Amino acid sequence: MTERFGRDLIRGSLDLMVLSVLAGGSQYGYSIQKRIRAASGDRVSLPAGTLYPLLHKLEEDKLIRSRWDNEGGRRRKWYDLTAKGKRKLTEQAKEWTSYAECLGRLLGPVLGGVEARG
Amino acid sequence: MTERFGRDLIRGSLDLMVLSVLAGGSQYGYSIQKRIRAASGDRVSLPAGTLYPLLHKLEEDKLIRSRWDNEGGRRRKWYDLTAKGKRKLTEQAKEWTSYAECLGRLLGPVLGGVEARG
DNA sequence: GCTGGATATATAGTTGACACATATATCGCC
DNA sequence: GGCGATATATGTGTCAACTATATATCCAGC
Repeated sequence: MTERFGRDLIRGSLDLMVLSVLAGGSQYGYSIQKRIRAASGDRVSLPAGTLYPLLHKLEEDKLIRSRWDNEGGRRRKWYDLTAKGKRKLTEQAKEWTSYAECLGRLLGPVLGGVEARG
Repeated sequence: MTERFGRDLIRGSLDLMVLSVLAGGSQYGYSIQKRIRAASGDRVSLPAGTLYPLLHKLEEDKLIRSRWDNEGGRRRKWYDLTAKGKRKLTEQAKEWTSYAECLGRLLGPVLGGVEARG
């Protein structure tokens, strides 16, 4: 059980995942990785080679900002949401929810009674 | 309102959408395109250059089968789910639902009270 | 009977988000 | 002082999906 989600399934919501983790407060790359992993029950595990370039892109787009800090005795790059990032997060979260509902309707008949009484 | 969903959001669920449309019975390419468009309230509109190669791939994978037919006085290529396709559809639908729940939990705090009373 | 738009299918070529492989450096443990 | 976990970085590859283009039929308007 609990296999990994397919790559293409996840694709398109990685930004959203990272931004939503940062909505809870400052995080550094490695901790974001672990949080997403934990929050998904080990089913989403984004590799470092995916995460760090993504963080760089988000920062370039001014959705997050970074600062190097030695908090905890170790040099880490801490990230925070900017105001723009918060707006983006809300927007993307709504879009995703909307898409999920949309696809859910399409799948309704397929899943049969399973979901009907949710 | 009702803008198109981002490309990357949709990515990874196109197979699923096509298969779920075919779960309702025989369809040909163009009708699948229109159905998905309608079912999504014009928010998912897959171009012909995406749909037809996708259908070829699904057929190659034995998830669907095709036959040319002149029903309605016009030559069209009709598609049907195979038994394998039905299994795949169920499996992918469950995976998608599971992923949606997973991401939903992550987004819960972000969306705040908005969804709470949905 | 011709022109244009909707219907209907097909494919070569391009794009870009994400993964893989690899590199670097620090920390704690034995 | 070596090894595994922590921590960040980047060049290259992959492949799903898009763009552009081609072909052919049907029907409405002229």
